[in-house]
Amino acid sequence: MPDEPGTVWDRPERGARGPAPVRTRAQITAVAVALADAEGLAAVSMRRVAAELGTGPASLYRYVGGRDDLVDLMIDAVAGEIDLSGPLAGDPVEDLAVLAMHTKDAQLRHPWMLDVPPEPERLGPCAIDYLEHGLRALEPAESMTGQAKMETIAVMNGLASLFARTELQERSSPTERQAAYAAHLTQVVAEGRHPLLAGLVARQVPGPHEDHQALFERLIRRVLAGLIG
Amino acid sequence: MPDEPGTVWDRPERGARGPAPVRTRAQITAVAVALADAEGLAAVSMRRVAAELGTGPASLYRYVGGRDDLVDLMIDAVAGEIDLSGPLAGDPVEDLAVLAMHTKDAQLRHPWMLDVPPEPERLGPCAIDYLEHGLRALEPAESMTGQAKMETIAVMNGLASLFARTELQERSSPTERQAAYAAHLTQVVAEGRHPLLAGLVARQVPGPHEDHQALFERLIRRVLAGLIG
DNA sequence: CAATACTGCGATCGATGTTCGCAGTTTCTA
DNA sequence: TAGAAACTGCGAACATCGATCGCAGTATTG
Repeated sequence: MPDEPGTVWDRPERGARGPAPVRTRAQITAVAVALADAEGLAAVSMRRVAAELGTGPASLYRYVGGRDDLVDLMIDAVAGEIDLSGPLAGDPVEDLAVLAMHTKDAQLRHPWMLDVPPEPERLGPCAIDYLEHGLRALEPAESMTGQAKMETIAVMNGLASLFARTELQERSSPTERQAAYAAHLTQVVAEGRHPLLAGLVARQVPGPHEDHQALFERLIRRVLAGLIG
Repeated sequence: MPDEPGTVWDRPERGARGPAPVRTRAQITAVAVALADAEGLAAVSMRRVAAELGTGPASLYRYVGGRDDLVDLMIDAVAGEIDLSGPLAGDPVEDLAVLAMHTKDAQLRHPWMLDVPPEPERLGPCAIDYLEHGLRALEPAESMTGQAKMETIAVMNGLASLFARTELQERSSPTERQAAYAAHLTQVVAEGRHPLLAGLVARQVPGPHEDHQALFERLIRRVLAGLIG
């Protein structure tokens, strides 16, 4: 693929002249997603993906403008996993809450999503459908401006990411780095300044925490109710 | 600096035996922050920072365990810029709203902060003070659990980042990539599916947008009010 | 049957984070 | 006071990354 065109989505999947490409974008995307699921986003290097496909790194550039494009494909693949077919109840808060939970679930399924730098506007086709769906859910809220609606959806997404992150972090055993920081925190707190923090650090371990699902549901409804109407 | 110890903050600034270090961590941090302010976080490479200090890359590793540690130092330097000296009003919503605005301002001053991968728990001394301050603001809310308080602060931070991002994005001219995606969006929307999105894209340009400050204030108060008490 | 436009890919470039090892310097110990 | 020990500065080098170039081979066009 040469240079000029803008996004991956503008580039044609194959040229009209030469031999048929051996691979598909969908194929490459699937491999990349699987790799990221298994070993994290950092493992998705051109070389690694190419090796997984049994070819050299340079070949991938026939399908994709670069690593960023590949990540865009991956993101939209995950966006496509989110089910938008369910009927809307007609209550913006309720409908957006459901959408938020689906979003969070997708991110739990693909933890590397949280490592994607959140530059906005990388909207592939599925992400566009997603956005439209969110706006449809917000249609009953006639008093809101378009900007307010977009911000509401953005906040909803941000909350989904936030909770996905804490849920994942708690689920997995901490990194060496995280452990070191935890140790450092307890040590600093032991010095006596930061009494409030001390109270929390002490009570950190016990209790299996409130059920995540329920907690997230309640919180997102509260926030959305505060933003809508 | 050898390997074993945990965080940067645990490592002593200098050893007790050899010659006095030529440079300071604070010095290095300042250079790195200035560089990131001017050219973005990606410009903060070991080589670049070293060059800015007039030395070789390897020298930096006497002061810092690696690039991650350097970023940790940078983050905490910014956290230290946030003014926590103002007296608390006693109203959690009000006090956290003020804190949120200070946080957002700091991120506007250092846009690269939004490019730092948001792994949690990288709390340097200033960040710890910040957290304690937030908890102090939440002290009147006696009905909240510790976990709920932490989540409230996390949400507050997330919103600050969210709005800082949109504000910065709007302020700066779009990247080539962003422009390409914007063009692609209008093109997709022109196909007719996505009527709601079409309505928004059409009205995108006009209007200098509502004053950011006011909008953010109102929104964060709403959200916080929904979460507290 | 050319001419054309494409595909696959080995070789390679420049940049990155990081490590090694050595020479020089300061402090501690006996 | 002498020597060992611990540290600092840093040139050289390694592994890995994204990306480009150019050539050989292949399908389509006219």
